[in-house]
Amino acid sequence: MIDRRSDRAVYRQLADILRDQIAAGTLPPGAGLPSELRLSQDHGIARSTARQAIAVLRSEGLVAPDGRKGYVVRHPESDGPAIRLKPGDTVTARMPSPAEQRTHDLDEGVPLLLVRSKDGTTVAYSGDQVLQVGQA
Amino acid sequence: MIDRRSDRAVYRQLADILRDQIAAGTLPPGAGLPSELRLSQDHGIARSTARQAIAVLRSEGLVAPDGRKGYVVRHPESDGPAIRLKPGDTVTARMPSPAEQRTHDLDEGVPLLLVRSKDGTTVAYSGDQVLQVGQA
DNA sequence: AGAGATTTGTCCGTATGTATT
DNA sequence: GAATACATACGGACAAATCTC
Repeated sequence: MIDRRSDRAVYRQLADILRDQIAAGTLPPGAGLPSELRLSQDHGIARSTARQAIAVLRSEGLVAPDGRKGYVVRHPESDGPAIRLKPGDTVTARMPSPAEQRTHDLDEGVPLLLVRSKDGTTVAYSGDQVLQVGQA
Repeated sequence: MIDRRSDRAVYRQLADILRDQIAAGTLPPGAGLPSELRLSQDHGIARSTARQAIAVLRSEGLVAPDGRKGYVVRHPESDGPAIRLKPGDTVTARMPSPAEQRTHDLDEGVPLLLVRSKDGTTVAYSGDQVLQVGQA
């Protein structure tokens, strides 16, 4: 329930509620979120506030627009086969620029994995990818 | 300049402008951003729209609240010494939950690097950390 | 100490556009 | 056409923290 007297912002409280439902499996991957209007009515808040809550979950990579209508819970699945890392490779992560988001076809809230080889070249992968250190 | 007739949303246009200034060094790391009010006046837009633009840059990890007042351009520096990866380790990245954000003391827009060892244990690092595959 | 200005954080209501159903 | 749903933009309002004088 939303507590108006709480110190925690209303939109954060709603984000917490939905995040918990996703973690608990009440909202499993692929499931649709209630619409912004529905959420605002159910919780007695403004639609713009419900929207703020969804924005939080989007930035966390937990939900994504359905393309057709509404939002769906993202699959945390790893993407495709593992990428092999070579000795001396270094790995970091950061959020993509809009251009990188396009070229790598990333959902919002999905970071970029940057692999730099010994020769100085850097290759970027979706954060959903799995990088694996070559078995000894 | 903001182009009202453009297809690109106004807040995205402003985010583009600021992002370019950061990339060009006009807004170097550590520099303060103009206030929301200032941005809204300078570009003839609502404060809430200017705020949306800043939210974009925050989610990209380019700027962070100053703690005191206003926003500053983040230092893209890598954090501390490199972490060694062992053979068989796998690496993925995702955005942290609010709890993880707290425990790892992450700025907004900074992803989490997840390293899973062969024995199944997973350790999380800031996306600013550098992971390195042990030299052969 | 105190007053005032600045700045961000939050919330609301409204309106319009576009796409889908 | 109508209803639904998200995307964008504006405006106003108040609180809380901080800075300045």
